[in-house]
Parts: sequence; C-alpha cells; structure tokens
Amino acid sequence: MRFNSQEQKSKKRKKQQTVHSLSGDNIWDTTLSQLSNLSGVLEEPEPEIDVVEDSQDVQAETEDEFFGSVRSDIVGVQYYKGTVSNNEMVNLVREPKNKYDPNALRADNVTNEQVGHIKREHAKALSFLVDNNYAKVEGLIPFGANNKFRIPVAISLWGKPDKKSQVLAVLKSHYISVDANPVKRASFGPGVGLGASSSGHMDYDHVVSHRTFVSPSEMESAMDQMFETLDEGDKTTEASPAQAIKTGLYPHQKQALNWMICRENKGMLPPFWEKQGNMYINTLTVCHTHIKPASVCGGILADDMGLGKTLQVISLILTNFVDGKPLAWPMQGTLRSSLGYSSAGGQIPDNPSLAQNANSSDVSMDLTTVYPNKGNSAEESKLELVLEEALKVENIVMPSRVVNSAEVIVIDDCDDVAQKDFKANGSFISVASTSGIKTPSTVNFLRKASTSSEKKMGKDMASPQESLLIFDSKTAGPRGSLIICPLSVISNWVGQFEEHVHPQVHFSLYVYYGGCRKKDIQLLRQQDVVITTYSTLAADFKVRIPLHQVEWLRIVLDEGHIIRNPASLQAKAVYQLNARRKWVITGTPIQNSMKDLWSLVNFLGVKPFTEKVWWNRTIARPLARRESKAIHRVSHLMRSLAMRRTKNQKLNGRPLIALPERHVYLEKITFGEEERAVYEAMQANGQIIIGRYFRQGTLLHHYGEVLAILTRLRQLCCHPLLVASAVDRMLENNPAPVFTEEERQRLINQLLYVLDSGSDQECAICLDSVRRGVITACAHVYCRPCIEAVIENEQPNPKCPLCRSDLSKDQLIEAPAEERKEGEGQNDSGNDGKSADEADADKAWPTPEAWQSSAKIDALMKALTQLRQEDSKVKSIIVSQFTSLLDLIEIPL
DNA sequence: ACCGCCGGGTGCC
DNA sequence: ACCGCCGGGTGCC
Repeated sequence: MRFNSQEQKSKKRKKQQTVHSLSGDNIWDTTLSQLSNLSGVLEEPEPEIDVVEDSQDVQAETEDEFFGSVRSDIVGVQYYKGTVSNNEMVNLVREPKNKYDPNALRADNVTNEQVGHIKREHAKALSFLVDNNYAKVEGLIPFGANNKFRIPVAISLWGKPDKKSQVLAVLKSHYISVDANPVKRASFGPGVGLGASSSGHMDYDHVVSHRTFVSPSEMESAMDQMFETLDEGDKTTEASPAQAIKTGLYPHQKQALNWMICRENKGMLPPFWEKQGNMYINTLTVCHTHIKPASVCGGILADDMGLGKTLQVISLILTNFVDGKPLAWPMQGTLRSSLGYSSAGGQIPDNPSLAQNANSSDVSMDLTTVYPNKGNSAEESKLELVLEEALKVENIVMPSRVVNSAEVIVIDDCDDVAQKDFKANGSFISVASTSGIKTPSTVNFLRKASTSSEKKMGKDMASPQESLLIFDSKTAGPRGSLIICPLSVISNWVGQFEEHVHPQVHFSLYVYYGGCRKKDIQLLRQQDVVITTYSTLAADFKVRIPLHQVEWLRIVLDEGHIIRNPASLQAKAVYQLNARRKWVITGTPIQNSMKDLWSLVNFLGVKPFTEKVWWNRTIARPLARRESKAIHRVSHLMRSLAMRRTKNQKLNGRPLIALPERHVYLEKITFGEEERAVYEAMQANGQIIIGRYFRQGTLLHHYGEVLAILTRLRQLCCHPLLVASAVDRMLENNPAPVFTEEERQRLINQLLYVLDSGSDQECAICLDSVRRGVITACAHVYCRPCIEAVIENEQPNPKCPLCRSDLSKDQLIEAPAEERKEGEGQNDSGNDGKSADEADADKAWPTPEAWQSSAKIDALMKALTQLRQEDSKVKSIIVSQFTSLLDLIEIPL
C-alpha cells in the first residue's frame, strides 16, 4: 500500500491546475446505487484521479431528458468521404474554429468519418445551445442517406430538465420547429433507401414506442443476474495446455484456456456487429461498413478469486503463441534457472562464472533461449552440435567461446544491493542477459538452434520450417506478453511462472520495475514475458518511453479495475499501449458502476464504444433511464467479452474446486473473576459516555469515540493487557477527557483514543492501517495523505468520505508529536497526557515469568494442544484483528 | 440539386 | 437593355 500513497503524492502536484470536481463520478455512483443495492457500502473515493476532462459529458448523459427533435440537413456531403445509411446514428461535433463559420456543426458517422455539416441557419442556434451547455444534440439519418449533396437528419436534443424551456425558446426565436415526439424511423413512406435489408432484428434505438422502462428493483435483479447468463458461447469446450505447463489444469481452467485461445485466434466479430452479405452492420448504431470491424482479441476474465486466473493466463501465454502453437517446449536434460527471487530477497548467482559472464562484453548472444544444465557434458556437446548446425544455416561466425560458456545468466547486471532487496530498492530480477545483447540475427540464430535441437530429440512439435517462420523476428509479429499488475502481486506472478512452467522450458521473463529497470526497447522486445506495475507504466508514460514503443503480442491487466477511472494517468498510460491481444483480469468488472466497464471496454478496443459518445448514447444513458433494452445490451456485451465462473458453480455436477468442508465452531468462554470485574467497570463507564451522547443526540458525531469504547470491550475479551493503559486511566477515575477541554483538544483526544484503541484502525480511503493519522472536524480518522488527496480532488467543496460533512485542510487535526511517536504501530504506544517515556514503560511486555493469561488465551491454548494430540502434524492459523494480541500469544506458545 | 442563385447571352409583337 | 427571359454553371461550413 505504500505504493498507493506515493502515487497519490506525485499526482497531487500535477492535479492542481485543474480542479474540476468529481461530480461526474458522483452521478455515476448515484446511478449505480439505483441499479444495484450497494448503498450499504461506502465507495472508496478515488484519490488517483487527477483531471476529469469530460466530466460534463458523463454527468449530463445520465441525467438528461429528451427535449424534442429538429429536422435539419447535412449539407456539403459531396466534399467528404464519410457515408451513412438510413437509420444510422451520426455524431454532431462542434467546429468552433471553422474559418467559414464559427458556429459550424460537423456531422460524423460512427467510424468518425465526416459526412458533412449541419446547414448554416440551424447550426447557429444549435451551436449556441451546445456551447452554453443547454442541450446536447444527437443526429439520426431517417432517410435519404444516398443523397449526393444533402442528407436529411433528425436531431434530438437532450439536456437538464431545467434547461428545457430555454432551449425551446431559443429554437423558436430562430424559427426552428421542434417535434416533441421522439424521432421516428421513416418506415413505409417514399424515400426509404435501405429497402429489404435487415430491419427485422435491428435494435432501432429511436423507436420510442418499443421502449419499456423497468423499475429499479427489476433493474437491480437483472444486473445481479447478469453474470449468471454468461454461459453462452463456446465456454464449455476444453483445451489442453502446452507441454510447457507442468501443472495439471482443472476442467474449468481448460475451458477458460480454450475460450481464451479462441478469442485470440478466431477473429470473431465484436459484440453488436453482424455480417450481412458483404456488409458489416452494427446493430446499435446501424453503422454499415464494408470493412470488417477489428476483432476484440481478448476479453475479460472475471472468475472468482481462487479459481486459478493466474494459471489460466500463464497457460495461455505458453500455449497460444502464434496460431495456437506454443511458445516453448520442454527440452530434455536442461533446466531453467530460477526466474525470480525468493521472498527473502533477490537471487544472487551462486556461480561466479555466471556473474562474470553477465559483465563480460564479448558474450554476444541471447542465452535465455537455450542453455544446458551446468555439468552435464553430454548435453553440452549436444548443444554445441546444434549450434554448429545452426551456424551453417545462418552463416554467422560465432565466437567459440560462446558455445563453451553457454551456461548463463540469470541476473541482470544491476547493483548487487538492489538485487538483495527487491522491495526497498525497486530492483528487478530477470533471466535475460542484458550485457551481451544482441543483434536480431543472433537472436534468430538461437531461436533456430532451439528448434532444430528439439527436432533432434524427436519432440512433439511444429515442423522446423514452421518454427523457423514463427521465430523469425523479421517476419513474425511481436512475441512478448506484457503483464501489468499492482506491485504487491509481482512476486506472485513470478512465483506462479516458476511453479507452473516446466523447469525444462526456457523462456525469458523480465520484471520491469524499480529504479534500475532497463529502458532498452530491444531488450523488452525480445522478452517472452514482461511484468510491470501500473505505477511504473504511468511514471514512464509522462516521458513516453519504452513500454509504449514495443508492439506487444499480448497485454494482460491484472486487477484490471485499477484502470476503472479513465481520467487517471494509469488508465491513460494503459490505453496507449500497443498490443494485438488484450486481456483484463478482474474480480469485479462492473461492480461499482457502468463507467468502470467503459474503461475496460475502451482498453479492449471494442468499436465503436472507444468513442465515448457512442457508449453513452447506446449503453450508459439507456441504462440510466432504466430502459429494459439497456440491460440486454450490457448482458450481450458481457456475454461476448467476459468469462466468469464462481466458486459455487458446478461442472458436471461437481464444484469447480473441491475444498474440504468447512466447520465453524463457536466456543463461549467464561471470564475469570478479575477479568470480569475490569470488563464490567469498563462497560459501565462506556455506557455512561454513550448514554450521554445519546441523550444529547450527538451520538453520530462521536462515532469514532463510540467505536473506540466498543473496541476496548472487545479487546478486554481477549486479554486485559491490550487495554492496560485505558484501564489505568479509568481506574484513576480520570473520565474520558471530552467536555472539559476546548473543541480542538477534544478532537485530539478522540484521535488518540481511536488510534490507541489497539485495533489496526482502518483508513476508509486506502483501506489500510492508518498512517500519519489525522481526525476531521466530524471526528473521522484517516491517513493524512489520503484525506488531503480527497480534499484537493473535491475542490471547491470537499466532503468527508464517511459522512459528507464539509472538510478543509486546516481543520485536520493531528496528534501532537510528543504524544504519539511517528512510525510506531497503532497498538500500544502513546497515552494522552503521558510522556513518551511513560508510554515506553507501559509498552514493556510481560516477561515469560510475569506472564498472566486470560480466559480466551487459555481456551486457545487448550484447543491447540488438543488438536496436536489428535494429529501431531496439524497446523493452525490464528487470526486476530489485534496485532498486539498475536504478540501476546507468542509468550505462552 | 427533380432545387435556388448567379451572371452572361440575348432581345418585339 | 437602367429591364425580363432563357438556359448553363454551379452548389457546405
């Protein structure tokens, strides 16, 4: 979580010039809570947002009301190449810099080609309305799409309800007549151009008589069930992973693999597109085109956690390199050296010659592809043979030394220090050699060497000719898969590659992260897998370098909802990446709001939704207006893009993952006498305080304090020592210092109270433990960086994320330094009114001799002992919210 | 573009 | 001939 706060800090500076409020988000959130009943859950504010460029756009879309429609013409059609069809939507775009008329209003078709302009006299009034944000205009071609010079267009006007009368007045003053009825398709009259084409199953957006509205509750349940109907398409066929995958896959994982391979290879039409004759038609916008819309090679993998999304992705990477051919095969007798680092720190080469090679300048080959296990002389000579053979093919003179020293290079030539501590120094580990690289020809050479050696061993594989084709980097496309994930799961990815990929498979993996990452495009281009973080990407994005210049075979966004805010730098950086195949892994693709989904859809490149106007018009607004068709659309979209299985789902009558049955035992424990006395005293004290607030009606204002009281009681049930200081204070008859002091002091005390309460107090913003805690005037506690980010984002009217009270930075109150030691756990230090020395004295844990147990700990020990007696190998995990309790338990253990 | 507008050619009934 | 009429050229913003 440290990375989060750094992120926020760096963004903050950037943000200051633009302080649009986040109202756009709020609207969406409102929409959401109408859709699904999430109202109980406070949504996490989004400190990452830096600029909300198009908040007006988003904001308006969902609240808009239909004002009426205007008949106009698109003129000048002969000058532009954009074409439209009858019933097709057009996008009306202001062109304020048009040198002939600053009121110009351009008409574009769905593929963003200009069709013409709105005729002058109408453009004047409409531009006025658009420019002043009175109304939004949307065009639809009712008929006459084939006209050469001018095409009629029906323009619908949408906007805030309170603007309606003004809008109508403006139009009237320009003698433009407004039809209050929604635009109708000209069906049977003369002038219908499209003839017998497909009107049957098109979803004519504008035919209002078909529009049905659903109640919020229906909407909610429909959204809930969205994923339950995601079983269409070929999601049941299984595919076996390449031999390179060591781990056996569960049936549902093979299904996912098959689905993913199909989505990458089959060139399927994107959702809402149909082929009719030699035309491709978008059923939402009625866009017709001869050009096949780009397939969405990829999608959203939204399985429940625990179903093995990571393994599925790794299998995909190794299995579907090009045309269903695998990336690599196991090679007998060779072993890959470790891909990554152990959790203890970076891996250091244990063989001095390795390190030497890494730094020697005359090693000129990519040894990540083939290298024999050291000491296996038979294999070494075999490899030598292979290399020689390859030499003939390529006519490259290889220095003989290379062959002899073909055991290689695990680690980048980064500082040793950095390698030792991955986290602290942001180092990286790689199996790629960075020193001796690497002209394309040597790379080819080795790829070929590898394939011909496989042939020798008679492995099951593509023919050498095909392989040569595949691996020739001059003719073939990109080879690398880029995985973007939060920092915290990098190690997991590396570990999972290590674990699941056959040790005899050699492939190159590079962790692009940290201060000494190599910004070498050639190096990146040659990797099979590159792993990086969202924040690294965003940081690089500011200067526009390496990862954006590589064409990737595949991008995988782990925890893809991280880019749910399209205005965030991370999201923008991700959008700019260039890849043939794109995947989003997330547990919650549309949990929060439909806007979240847009970002994913945009990343995946689902046309025409990458243009937000089309998304808003066909999905977002109908959804906000609770039109029943909207649910079907979203459902269709998710059905075609996403795969989601839940843990409870069954396959052939069996659960996807068989877990042992879970038993929950609740054991009630009786206090010891002394404990009971303390508890009851504390309870009485708490009741007095809470009762007072209750009578005053200020209970909610003292939320934090009440919570602290309850927490203390809970702690007492664990062990009295957890609240020792508070007990002392109470026993000294020193009532909670609440009313006796001025307001500020009261809040400080309250903050300390909360922070000292011994729990890992959560910051509602970062959801992590509070660091640099501050308390707001409304008595909620957050990390200072978190709440400051919120305040800046919500200018000019920042609100408390928990209770929506007004906030300001100068009202944040921090615990005075002498009372609270910075950087210390929240457990046991600091007592208001006491000096640091005293706090330290309090902190001293009982020595084993002075150990005093509690009823709960005794019960715990008894249970543990019993378990061990039943099975001497049994392992137990003890969980507690209170970290200091865990410390305490250490003693009897 | 099956229009409107412009401007040159032309010119009585 | 300071008009009307005719017909060709032309045509977004």
